[in-house]
Amino acid sequence: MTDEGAVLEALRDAILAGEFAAGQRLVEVDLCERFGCSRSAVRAAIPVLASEGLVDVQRHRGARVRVIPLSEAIEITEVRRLLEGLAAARAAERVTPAQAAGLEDIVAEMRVAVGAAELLRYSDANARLHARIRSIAAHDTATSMIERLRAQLVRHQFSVSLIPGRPAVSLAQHEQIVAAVVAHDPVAAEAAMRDHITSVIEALGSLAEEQAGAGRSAR
Amino acid sequence: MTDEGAVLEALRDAILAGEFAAGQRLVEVDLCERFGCSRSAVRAAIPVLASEGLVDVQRHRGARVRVIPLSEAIEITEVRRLLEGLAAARAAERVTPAQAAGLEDIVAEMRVAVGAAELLRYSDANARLHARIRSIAAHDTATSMIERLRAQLVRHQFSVSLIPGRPAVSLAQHEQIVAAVVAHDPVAAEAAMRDHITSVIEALGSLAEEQAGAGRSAR
DNA sequence: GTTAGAGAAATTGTCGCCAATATTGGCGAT
DNA sequence: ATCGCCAATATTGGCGACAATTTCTCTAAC
Repeated sequence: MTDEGAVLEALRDAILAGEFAAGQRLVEVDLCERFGCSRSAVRAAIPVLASEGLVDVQRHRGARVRVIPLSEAIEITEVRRLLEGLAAARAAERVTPAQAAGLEDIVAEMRVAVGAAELLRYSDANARLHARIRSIAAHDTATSMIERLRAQLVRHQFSVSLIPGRPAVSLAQHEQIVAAVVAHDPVAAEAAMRDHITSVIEALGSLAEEQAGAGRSAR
Repeated sequence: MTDEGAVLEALRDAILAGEFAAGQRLVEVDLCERFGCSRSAVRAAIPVLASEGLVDVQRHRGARVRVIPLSEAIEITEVRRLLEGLAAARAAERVTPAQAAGLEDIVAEMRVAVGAAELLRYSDANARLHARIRSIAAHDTATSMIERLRAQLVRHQFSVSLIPGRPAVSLAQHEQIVAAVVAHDPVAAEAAMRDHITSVIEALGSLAEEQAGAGRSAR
């Protein structure tokens, strides 16, 4: 790992995997040791992660992993609703029979995961389904923005999927999305995707209330 | 200009101002001379501009200013249509009387500019109007993405505004947008903004055809 | 005349050094 | 005992030098 690109990816993956505490300070020499590279590499990587919104840098104070407040997570998801809606519509226009079968396979796997209460597997299938839809849509601009936004809220996404009863609701929504895409109905696909992400926003909102309540009771 | 942030901004501004030819190679030492700084600064700035989509870097080959094909400009504008629609809707919900007056002032200036056929002034007022709407919407996530997208196609925007008759059409659309925002009608504001940007997309499409035709006749 | 190859030049990638700044710990005064 | 100030330390910012790679150029062979 002597080249810059590899360090960038490794550091990004580490942040996304939650290997740093929220708001933890990223000391350059520590990262050098961790990734077995010299400071140049991490110093090249950090500004990029900053421009991706993953870390926060202050002059002469170094970088910290950026902690995204729930209010911002909601904003991000509002934007994501539009972009993923666009992707769903375009996917419905362009989907081939083989791709349609692939989507239905993933939905089938989601059903199994929900039935067996395998949260991790469901969450993985969920990510794969959305990624597949993006790939079918073949809208590079929307795709790259969606991926950037998703990266910013990996932590929040996880806590949403922990809400009791959430996977069942989410499963039904995904079934609708895929049905519309497979039926080549862009309008319905966009609407279904927006409904889905709207419910994610509502879930985030309920987390916000809960959090505020906990804050009050803790005082 | 010895610090990194200043170099980043200067280089970005230079690219946005069109001071480099399309696809021109950005040699590090040249930029050092130009900005009176050492290589460290430009080497820190370039990866950031790359992640903003303004330059293209290849390992051991340096950076070039990225030239955005019309097809991608259309994709970008499709995304921008969604995001600016969101901004318009939120602006309609939040606008204060003072802000409304400010919007109408800008529209009045646009009318004058169109009447006097002052293209540059119109284009400037146009940018200010959109910026003002974003600021009223107060949606940081959408705003930063819109600004990033707009930066990527400054060149194309210019060529759209050069289409004969375009300013008059555009003016009417902006009047509708502002009317809806001032009337606190988010649905109408979003629709008006989308109509406006849809017509920009169509204008880009006609440029694409023209370009294809020119390409054929040149052969 | 064209093309393949070797060498030279130019450019980028990496590293270690020193300076500038922020943070921490200790000391003394109130 | 607490607060404010000052030195000590840790960390980042910037610079130059050297190594690795690409690109250009000139030569020679076909």
